[in-house]
Amino acid sequence: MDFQKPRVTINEIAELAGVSIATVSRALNNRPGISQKTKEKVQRIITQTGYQPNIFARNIREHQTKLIGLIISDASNEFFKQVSRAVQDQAALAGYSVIMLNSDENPAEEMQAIQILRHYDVSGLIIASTDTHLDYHQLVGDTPTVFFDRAPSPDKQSQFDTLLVNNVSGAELAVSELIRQGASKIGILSSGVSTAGKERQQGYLKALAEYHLPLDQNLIYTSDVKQIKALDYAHELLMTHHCDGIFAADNTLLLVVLQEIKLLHRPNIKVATFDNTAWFDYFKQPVISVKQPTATIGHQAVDLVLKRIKEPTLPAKTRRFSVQLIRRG
Amino acid sequence: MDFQKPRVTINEIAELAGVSIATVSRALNNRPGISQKTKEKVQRIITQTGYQPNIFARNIREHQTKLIGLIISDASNEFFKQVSRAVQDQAALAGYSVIMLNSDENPAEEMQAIQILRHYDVSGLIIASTDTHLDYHQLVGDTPTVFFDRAPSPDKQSQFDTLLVNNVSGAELAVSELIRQGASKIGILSSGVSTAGKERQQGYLKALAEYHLPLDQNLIYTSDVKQIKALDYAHELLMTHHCDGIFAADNTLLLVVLQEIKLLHRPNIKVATFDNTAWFDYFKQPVISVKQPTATIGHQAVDLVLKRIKEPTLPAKTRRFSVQLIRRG
DNA sequence: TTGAAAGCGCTAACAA
DNA sequence: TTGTTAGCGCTTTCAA
Repeated sequence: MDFQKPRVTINEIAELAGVSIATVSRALNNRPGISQKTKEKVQRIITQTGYQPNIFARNIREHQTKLIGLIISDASNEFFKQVSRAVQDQAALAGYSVIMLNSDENPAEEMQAIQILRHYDVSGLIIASTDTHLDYHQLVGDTPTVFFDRAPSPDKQSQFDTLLVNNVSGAELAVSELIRQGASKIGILSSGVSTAGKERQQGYLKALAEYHLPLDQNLIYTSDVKQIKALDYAHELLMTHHCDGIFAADNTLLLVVLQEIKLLHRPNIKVATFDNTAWFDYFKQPVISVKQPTATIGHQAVDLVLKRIKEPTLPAKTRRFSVQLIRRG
Repeated sequence: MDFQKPRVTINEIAELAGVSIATVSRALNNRPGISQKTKEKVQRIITQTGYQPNIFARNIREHQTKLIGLIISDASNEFFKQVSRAVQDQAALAGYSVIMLNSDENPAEEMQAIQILRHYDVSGLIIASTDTHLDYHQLVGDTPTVFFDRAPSPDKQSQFDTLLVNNVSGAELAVSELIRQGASKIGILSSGVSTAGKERQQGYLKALAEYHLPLDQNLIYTSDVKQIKALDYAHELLMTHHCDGIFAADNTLLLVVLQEIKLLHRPNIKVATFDNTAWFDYFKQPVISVKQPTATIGHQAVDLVLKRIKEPTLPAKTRRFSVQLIRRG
C-alpha cells in the first residue's frame, strides 16, 4: 500500500564520489569551502545520476519551496483565467510553480485557501481578495503577499502590494461609448461583492452625469455573490424598464445579459462590458468592451512577490493600470 | 533576509499537554495505542494553538503530499481550461491541491514538467501527453498517473489509465452537419501533433465518404505545433480552393478560421469545430460544435488518480467518452 | 578543504 | 497506554 520512491539521495552521491554528504551539499549549493576539483567531480556524478535534492528535506530547514500560491475568486471569469495564465507563465520563467485555489467569492473558503497554501509553505501568495474585512495580516503572516483586482480592506491596503485597474474610468469609457452609439436609457448590472464592481458602478454614474443623462436608480442592479438573480435583473432591465443599452460589469454578467437579449429577441440593445476575449470579435451583437492588461497584471504580481521574497521589508505599493476601450458596433 | 515562520511544532504541543511527542503524533493521526482521555486533551490543545503539522517533515517519511500534478499541453485552448477547472474542483473536494504546468506542446517541456512535479512529490499525475514517444514508465516512475485527451504511445497505453473522447465520430458528426447544411467543398484544419487531431481527421474522411463527397487532399491541412501557418492555410482554403465549409479541429484553429473569414468577408462559409464555449451561442457566424464532457473528464481523472493512489496495482483501463453535436445555423 | 555530527519536525518501531 | 529513540534527506556548525 505504501511505497517508497527509489530516489537517489545525497548519501549515494557522497558514496559514489567518495566524499562526505557535507561536501556534496556544498557542491550542490555552490557554497564556499570546497575545491574546484572536488566540486566538479561531485557535479559530474550528480548529472550522471540525475540526482535531485529532496525539496521536502531541504524545506524543513530552509523554508524554501519555489511554490507560489494563487487565490482567485471566480474560476469561470475570463479575467481570472487570463491573469492566472500569466501568473503560471511568469512563475515558470523564474523556476517557480503555482498552486491555484478558487475561493468562489467566499471569505471562509478564501481563509481556508490561505491556510492550505501556507501549509504547503508557499514562498509567496497572490490573492484576489473576496473583499470582506478579513484580517490579512494575521492570515498571511509573514508570507510575501500581493493582492490584485480587489484591494484588501482599505485601512490595510497600504501594507500590501496591490495591483488594480482603473475601474472607474474604464466603466466611464464604456458607458460613454454606449451613449455615443445612441443609447439613452442605460441599465447596469454589477457585482456588489468586489471593490471592482463598486468602482465600475461609479464610472457608470460619471458617464451619465457627463452626458447629462438622468439618473434612474431602477436601472442599477447589484447582483449578489452567486449571481442567481442576475437573469431576473437583466429581464427587468429589458422588459420593465425598456433600456436601450446595458453595461454588464464583468463577463459573467455579460453572458446573462446576452442570454436574455437573445431570448427576448432584442438585437438592438447596445451592450458594453468589462474584460475582453478574442471571441467577442465574432459576436452578432456587437459588444463594447474594456480590456484589462491581464498579462501585465499577472506578470507584475509574480515579479512583486518574487521581489518581496528577496526583500521582505520593502515598502508596499499600490499600482493602478489603465484599461483600453474596445469599440464595436 | 532569511526568516523563520514561528510555527507551532509538535514539541510545543507535547510540552503544553505534558506528554511525549509520540503521543501527540498518535492523537494527531488517530493511531491506536492512546487513551481517549489523553487524546482529547491533546486535541484540545491542538485546536487551541491552531497547530498544523509540518507537511514537509511528514513528507520526508511518508511521501504523502495531497498534491496532484496536472500537465496540459496548451493553456490557451478552451478544452484544457475547462478540464483543468474540473480537476481543480474535484481535487479540492478530496482535500487535494493541484499544481498545473503547461507543456506548450513541447515534449522536452513535458519531461521537465514531470520532473518538477515529481520533485514536489505529487501524489498523482494527470497528463495531456504531447504524444511523442516519451518513455512514460521511466518518467513517472511509480507515481499514479492518468492520461487524458491524448493517449501515450500506443504500445504503452494499456499500462496507464487513459481518458479519451470519441474523436472520430465527433468529427464525423460535425462534418456531416456541415454537409447537411449545404456545404459540398469542405476543408479541414487540424493539429498534426496530437492523436486527437489525427482521429478528428479520420472522422472528417468518414463523413465525406458517407455522403459520397469527393476527397481532395488539397483541402486537408495539418498545422504544425506552433500553428504559425494556420492563418495561411485558412487563407488558401478560402481563396485558392473556394471551400464553402471548414472544419477546424480545435478552438484555437477555429479562431484563426473566423479571423480569416471576417477579413475576407465570407459570411456564408459554414464552420464547424471541436470544443464548445458559452460564447459560441452569440456568434454572428453560426458555429457547429462538438461538445466534449470536460467536467466529467476532469472529475474522473481525479477520481482515477485518487483510486490508484490507494491501490497502486489496479489494472489500467482506457475509457472513451462520447461527445455531443451542437447544431447552429 | 574536508568530514562528523547536530538538528529541522515528524512517524514508527521498540521498550517500559 | 505511554515514552524513548532512530531515522527520513538535507544544511550547517564545528573540528580536524
